[in-house]
Amino acid sequence: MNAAVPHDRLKPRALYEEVAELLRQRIFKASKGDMEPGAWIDELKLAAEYGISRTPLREAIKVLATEGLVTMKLRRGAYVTEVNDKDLRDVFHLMAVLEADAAAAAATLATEAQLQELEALHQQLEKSTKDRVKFFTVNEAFHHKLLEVANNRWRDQMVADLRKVMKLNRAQSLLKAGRIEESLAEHRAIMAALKQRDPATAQKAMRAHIESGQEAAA
Amino acid sequence: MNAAVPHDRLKPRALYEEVAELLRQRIFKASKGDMEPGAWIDELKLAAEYGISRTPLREAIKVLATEGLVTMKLRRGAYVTEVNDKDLRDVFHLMAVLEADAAAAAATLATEAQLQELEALHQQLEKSTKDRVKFFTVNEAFHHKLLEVANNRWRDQMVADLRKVMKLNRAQSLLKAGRIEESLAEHRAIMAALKQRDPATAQKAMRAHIESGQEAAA
DNA sequence: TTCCGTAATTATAAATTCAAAATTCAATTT
DNA sequence: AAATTGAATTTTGAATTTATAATTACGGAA
Repeated sequence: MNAAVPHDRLKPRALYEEVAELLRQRIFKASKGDMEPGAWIDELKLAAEYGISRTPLREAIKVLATEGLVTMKLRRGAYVTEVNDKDLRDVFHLMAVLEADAAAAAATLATEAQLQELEALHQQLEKSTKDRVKFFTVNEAFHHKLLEVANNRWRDQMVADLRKVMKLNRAQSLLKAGRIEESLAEHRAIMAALKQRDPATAQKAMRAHIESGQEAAA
Repeated sequence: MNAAVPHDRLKPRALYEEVAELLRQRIFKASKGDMEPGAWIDELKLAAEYGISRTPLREAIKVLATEGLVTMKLRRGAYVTEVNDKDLRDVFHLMAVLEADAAAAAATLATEAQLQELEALHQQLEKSTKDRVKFFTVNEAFHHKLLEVANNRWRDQMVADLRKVMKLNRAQSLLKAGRIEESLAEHRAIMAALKQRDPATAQKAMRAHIESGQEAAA
């Protein structure tokens, strides 16, 4: 196990951030007996596995803790956060509220150039109905762009954190039968409201979009 | 340098959490040249000052970083986050959105007993117009109770984080001339909507309340 | 046999030590 | 005199070591 290879020669990020990212991914696709929700996080084992000391590992764990991905018990160590159904509904709800708010903001704030960028992404989406993976990627890009246009870094941070928690539960929607067509129709409504610079409608459309995604995931 | 007083003998919380709290308070009431926005955080100096090692201090700093109170630069250390006017507006906006959403939720979710608790707090508020400090305290209790009734721990966490950032800027409203009367009137509207179990109205009223507080702070 | 207490083991939390990187200051060269 | 390079100092980041707390297991007594 020569995982003690010094990773990258040129590392722009601090080690504890790299480790935090590794742990996130590991938590997201947790397999049986390893990092599944509720599981205890073995610091020694992980440190050995990654070939690092416990210090950056613990720093990474604390970051995940404030993100809500792991829960720390005093003198008992860290555990992967368990997300029950109510939690998931709550998180989805907040996501809907925040993204809807972002849509409303974008409707008023977007420059013509930005509107065209969004339109371009939307067109890509329209052409990606055959390729689920592509659709998923472009969809993410669209939502990301919308947040960027809405221009509120604090909201961005919150949405990012919520997304991380949602990923804990692998109930990814969008990969269901008729969901892509449905999602596309909702996106059309959002895009239309944006182009008409109608904040209230954009907000409602986005809220409906997210909530409909929630149902698909359930 | 014998400020190295051993803190408390019985400490229920981890040291890094205690330190995080100390740092927060210190950041909030930063005096000239010490922990003011943009200031660099001297790990060695602080560790010596608190009589602890750098390890728990750095862990505390990382917690504050994910809360948004400090910003970390790779190999440059940590700096107290600078909150400019736009940031403050953005944070206030999110606060309004989240608390308004909580009010809407509370309007439907509140049990009769909880409504009475809220009403009791509101009555206390009505009687505290003479005492600014008391008014402030009861006001906080009311908002806290409302969030509790709205019953979404993720939203609670977000609001708490936003509050921390807002405190970075000492533009505390509520301590202005006619603001107390105004605030009280807004609270009446919120309370009325809650009692009528009218989510939409409660939401609008709360949103107006927070935004009006923002104006007072500006 | 069961319950309580103590000791041993195991794991976390903190401190200390070590290494690497960045900044600053000075010296030399153009 | 100014600019660039290099060395020294300062500070962050990581590893290792030490201490403390909690849990479990074992033994004795009721």
